Amino acid sequence: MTSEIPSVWARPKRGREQPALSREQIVAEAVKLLDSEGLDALSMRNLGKQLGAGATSLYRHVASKDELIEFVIDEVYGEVDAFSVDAEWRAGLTACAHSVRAMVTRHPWVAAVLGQVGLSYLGPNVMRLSNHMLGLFEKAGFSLAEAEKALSALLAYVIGAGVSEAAWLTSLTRSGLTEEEWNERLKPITLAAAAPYPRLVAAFSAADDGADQDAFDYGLETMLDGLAAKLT
Amino acid sequence: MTSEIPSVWARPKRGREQPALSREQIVAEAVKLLDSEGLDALSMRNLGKQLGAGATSLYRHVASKDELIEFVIDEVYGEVDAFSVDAEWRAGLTACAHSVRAMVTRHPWVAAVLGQVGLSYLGPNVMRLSNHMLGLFEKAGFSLAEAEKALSALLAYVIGAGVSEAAWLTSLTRSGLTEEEWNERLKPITLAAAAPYPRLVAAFSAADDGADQDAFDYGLETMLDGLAAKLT
DNA sequence: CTCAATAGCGAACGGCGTGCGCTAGCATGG
DNA sequence: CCATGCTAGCGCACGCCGTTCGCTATTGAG
Repeated sequence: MTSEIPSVWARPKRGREQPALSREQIVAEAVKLLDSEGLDALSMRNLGKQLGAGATSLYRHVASKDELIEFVIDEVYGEVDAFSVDAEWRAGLTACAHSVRAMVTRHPWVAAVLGQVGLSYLGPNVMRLSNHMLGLFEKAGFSLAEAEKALSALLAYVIGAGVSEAAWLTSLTRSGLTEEEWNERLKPITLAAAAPYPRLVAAFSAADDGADQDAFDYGLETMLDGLAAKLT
Repeated sequence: MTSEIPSVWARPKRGREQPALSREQIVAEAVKLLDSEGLDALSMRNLGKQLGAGATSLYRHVASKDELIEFVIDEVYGEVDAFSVDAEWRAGLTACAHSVRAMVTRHPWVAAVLGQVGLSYLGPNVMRLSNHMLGLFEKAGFSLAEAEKALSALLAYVIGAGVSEAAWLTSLTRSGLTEEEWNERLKPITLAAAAPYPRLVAAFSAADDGADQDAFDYGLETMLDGLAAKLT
């Protein structure tokens, strides 16, 4: 017999009041942790602490950390919302690309993790997105087979751009500096590294900072131009 | 006085015969280890063992594991050789893209690591490659500023394609299965995941395996088409 | 009321990156 | 010739990590 205050509210909460821990909760908290403290901070112990639970309790809901990461990836893909129904194909795909890029910018760790996990494309949210984009390509006039290749090409560009940008963002965050300070400090290093190549020195000297959005759009439009040209 | 056999050959070899460990050696061995056993197997202890040295000895030549990885990345970029001098711009860039892709295929761990390390573009080998490609864009008629954007776009595509392909390759290797077995086993899973979307089911059913090279070239040509169109 | 099932937990294992202080051998200056 | 200082390499230890295992407490079902 427990000699405790006989109130429902004083009764120890755990047990199976309701399961107290669920996969959804764990995944959501993992995303929060990743966003606020970065990839290194995601450990089972840390995540458990954040949830007020022991580290090993998580294994009742998730087979391994790798699996957790697969869930986490699909979770953030779920944030991609570019499904306005009757957009013209090019506008629709542009919206998707922008939405994915925005997601990666919000969650820079995604880029680091995409290279580590295989088969990330099996998650339901990724499936939904693929289906939508594939439909847009078909609407444009591509055969299903070619639409697949076109989709791969477009996603490869978006992901590649995301990786580059996210690597930069992560470095910046880890340094704790402002963007200006960072650029200030990086410039001499970059120029020194580029020194043997006059063309690179010129390019880096002229670089205007913060043109990321422009650069992304430049490549995106280029890829879409190339795809549009195939429709003759 | 050491009471040992008085021969040079019996004398203990270490000390400063020659430094016995060098950054070049360490980096080269790290690449070998990564290639043969994958990213997880790269630990300082493991690498030390491979070199017949203690783990902590490596820190005389490399500041940290992160720094080692930066060196390793530049090392494999050094394998990219697509510098035939007087190629027409498009042929030259195609060669570069293929060479980078081949490198990533040889070293699939690169894709996983590119997202983790910031500023990988500062290494001398990367600089050399950037300079060469930038020159090709200028030769095509792009201004330096636009050549930079074009280069970013092209590299984003190549890297993105590399990440996707490498994630797949890594999964395959880790599973220890042959490509056929793997596809055999994956197909039902993929189809189940795609079930809600008839279009995806159709696409995955028709998928012909091993069309990776084709898919890469499709996207590459598309991007180059888009770039060529900008030259009026 | 009993009982199998299940959520959560604490301890423990083997491995990780790396800081610290030690040793052994070298080059140098007296 | 020796003394000295420098440096490459190493063993140890610390605090993490992912994960396994066996335990407890609680549950809903019969």
